[in-house]
Amino acid sequence: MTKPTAANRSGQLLEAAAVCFSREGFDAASMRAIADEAGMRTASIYYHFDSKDNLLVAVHEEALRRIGAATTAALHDVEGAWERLEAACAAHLVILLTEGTFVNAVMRPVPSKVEGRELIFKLRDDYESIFTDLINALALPQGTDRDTLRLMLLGAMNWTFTWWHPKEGPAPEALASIFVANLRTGLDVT
Amino acid sequence: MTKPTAANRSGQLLEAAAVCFSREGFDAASMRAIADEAGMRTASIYYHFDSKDNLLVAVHEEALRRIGAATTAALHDVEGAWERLEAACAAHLVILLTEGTFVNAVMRPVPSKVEGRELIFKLRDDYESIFTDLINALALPQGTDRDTLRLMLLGAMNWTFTWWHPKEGPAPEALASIFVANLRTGLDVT
DNA sequence: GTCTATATGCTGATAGAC
DNA sequence: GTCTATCAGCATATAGAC
Repeated sequence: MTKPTAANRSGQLLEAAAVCFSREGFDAASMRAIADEAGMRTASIYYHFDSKDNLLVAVHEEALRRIGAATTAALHDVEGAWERLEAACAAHLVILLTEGTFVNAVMRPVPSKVEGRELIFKLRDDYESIFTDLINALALPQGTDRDTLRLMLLGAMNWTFTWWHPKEGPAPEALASIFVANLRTGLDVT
Repeated sequence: MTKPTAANRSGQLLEAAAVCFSREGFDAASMRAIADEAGMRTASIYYHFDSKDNLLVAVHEEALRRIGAATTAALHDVEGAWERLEAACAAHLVILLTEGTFVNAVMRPVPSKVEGRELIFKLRDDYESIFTDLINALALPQGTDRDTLRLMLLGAMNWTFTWWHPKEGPAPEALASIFVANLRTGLDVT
């Protein structure tokens, strides 16, 4: 028997916020809708979180903690610099596309007026440093712009949620494989 | 002397809406703010457009018309399938990143509740068919997934507005060159 | 075509009982 | 910790004068 605790309910609330943010976007998601989703009243939210902006920051913290842990775990025991990059991409896409709501709420433009924007960007940068390291480990042609390569790959991945559907096209792992293979091997046959 | 006409003012209004949508996002941009930006009163907007949703659709129509024209024009006289792809990418990124407001307002997740979502997606698809054609013209290794390639490249490009800054990193044209070269040549030197 | 004035409803947030 | 009740403000949109 798990008795409901304050931490418990905060977690449920966070989950509810993630659902609403990912479904409607931050601005369109109302505190009422979040409260409904969590099965409580609007006012009760403010016992757990100071403001809506605060809630968005908390969702980012949790989402980036989760995806960071998943991506790091996926690297365990994988050898070869390109294979490790692919494994990280697969983990990133799996969690973004199929364990949807949480990470999904976060991989989109940050509303321009929220308090805590800076912190949100810092959290993202910290997560993305995993990819910086993986790309630094690659042997690349002299003069390759590794920063642009990272941003290109992350961009391709983060945009997938606008077009990917579970029923058609490649699964997340296959997508990662294709993205990395395209970059690794090159496509010009002329 | 150009006398203000209805069409004139509708255009100004559209421009104002694009500015506000790209600055704050659709949901956070108020009709008041748009009216301010256009130098008129809120109620006057409704003479030109039926609703806020309608205004978003109109902004998409104009933005995709512009970027479609720019990208097509950029292909004039360019030869070589890869060179043509790069030229289109350069045009796409130039207009997205430096002629900002209009296209910028459009290259982001579509709010889930707007009337006219279907039309917006159709407008996007029509524009992206330029890239479908360019990629179909490439000689690629057998078995290459051309759809995923297109979506990968467009994703990498469309995500740039979240990180690109005019003062640091590659210019839009250089970015296009790097993106396409990475895919064309491949990066594995082992 | 643009204005003033206003309708109606929803927003994030607070006060205070339990 | 969660509730009921409520605030003040802003949202989109409309009516009708000019």
